[in-house]
Amino acid sequence: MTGQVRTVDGRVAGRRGQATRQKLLDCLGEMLSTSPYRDVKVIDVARKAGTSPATFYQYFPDVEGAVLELAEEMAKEGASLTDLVADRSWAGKSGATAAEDLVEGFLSFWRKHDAILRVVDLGAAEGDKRFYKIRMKILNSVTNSLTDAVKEQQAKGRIDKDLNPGAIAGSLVAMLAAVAAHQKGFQSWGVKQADLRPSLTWLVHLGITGRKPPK
Amino acid sequence: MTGQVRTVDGRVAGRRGQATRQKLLDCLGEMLSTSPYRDVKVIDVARKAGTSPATFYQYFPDVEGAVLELAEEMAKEGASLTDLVADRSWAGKSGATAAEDLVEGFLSFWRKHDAILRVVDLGAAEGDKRFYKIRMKILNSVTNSLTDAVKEQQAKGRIDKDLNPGAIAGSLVAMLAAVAAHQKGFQSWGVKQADLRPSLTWLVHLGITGRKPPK
DNA sequence: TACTTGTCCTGTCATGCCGTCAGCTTACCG
DNA sequence: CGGTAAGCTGACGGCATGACAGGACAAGTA
Repeated sequence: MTGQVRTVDGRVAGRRGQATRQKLLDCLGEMLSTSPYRDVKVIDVARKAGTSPATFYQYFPDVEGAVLELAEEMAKEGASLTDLVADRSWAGKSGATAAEDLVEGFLSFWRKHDAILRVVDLGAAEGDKRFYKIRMKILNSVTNSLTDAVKEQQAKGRIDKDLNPGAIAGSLVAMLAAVAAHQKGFQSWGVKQADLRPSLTWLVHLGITGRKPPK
Repeated sequence: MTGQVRTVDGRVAGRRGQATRQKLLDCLGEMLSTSPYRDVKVIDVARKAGTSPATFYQYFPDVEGAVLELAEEMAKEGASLTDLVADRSWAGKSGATAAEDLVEGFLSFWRKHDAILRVVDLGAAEGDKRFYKIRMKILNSVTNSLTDAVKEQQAKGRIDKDLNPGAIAGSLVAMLAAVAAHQKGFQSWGVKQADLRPSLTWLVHLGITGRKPPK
């Protein structure tokens, strides 16, 4: 699918080339988590990687292009989020642990990749389809699984059939993403990390099953 | 409180000055909604306002500073969001309309100010306290009211007392904000605007009261 | 070892934006 | 009408951008 890694001018990158390319990506990732997105400059990334700006432009059209690459890498790892929800039972006690695992997995994934996810979120909100696609790629599997779960509950009559399962699942996932993005913010609000998880778990369980989780 | 509007070098701005200042802000707001945040340049804003970059720097330290100003304006208007939740009953039918009004008000506010709110969200997520403060200012009143509502329901035994009311309220507000920010995105997911509102309403009501809204 | 080939990196340059200053114009006031 | 402060801009050094040509390097070949 991806085939070979290519430079901007069309040459195939060899071993050495891929190494510097990766180094540039790593440094970019580091920069993103230490300075505001708007202030990340090509020259800084290049300096940090011990190379020159010209080299950067050999592998990426611009900063945005490189971020997309980073995001793509992350999206691959994000596929593992599927495991958090696929083939899970939402009945009784196992439903409670399903909600717990989902919340925990989500929060830690976001914590790990917060810098890039911020930028992806911004790009998506600004209407950039490429960023939106990546955001989808990460959230889709989770959302789809949750959508199925909601449908099941609707079949059992626990959730109003007029409600759109995709809308509910999507909203819950958006909530998880948003809370994860502002984890630090909640702290300055006087809400501790430890308080956040059970509340989210409760809300997710409630939203999917229409019922409070068993104690 | 604000006293007079001042230029960067300390002079008080007169009528004419305030006019150009405002014009710059308006043009900035327009730019933000048409181009990516990263690409908004001082020179473009100035050109659009029919003035020179130097003039821009007379009133604002940089683009970020001007955005903060815009956000501050918006935050004032956002205070009206309080009315959506203050002194509302969450019992029975009136609870259902309370949830409805909250969702509707939130979505339309976000739709109106989406460009600036995107940037505020980014700044807050990046850890900038000034942006975080503004985000708080907008969301705080709503969150606090919701927190009180949750506490009431806890007193009635409908919600587990171990759960932190602030965490629940904050998560719900974060959900509203996130969904609002990605309203367009949901469409390309196959979820229509019309489906979104009832689902959000349902989730909010469920989260606040622990019960499904009456039909 | 010398030569060849293709990959990889950088020095350099034109361009354009940033952020600042001195200095000019405009408005207000006694 | 002259003084004073507000308001604006041209111009400038500095830096990031993005393009190119050419040098450095590794690997294969004779």
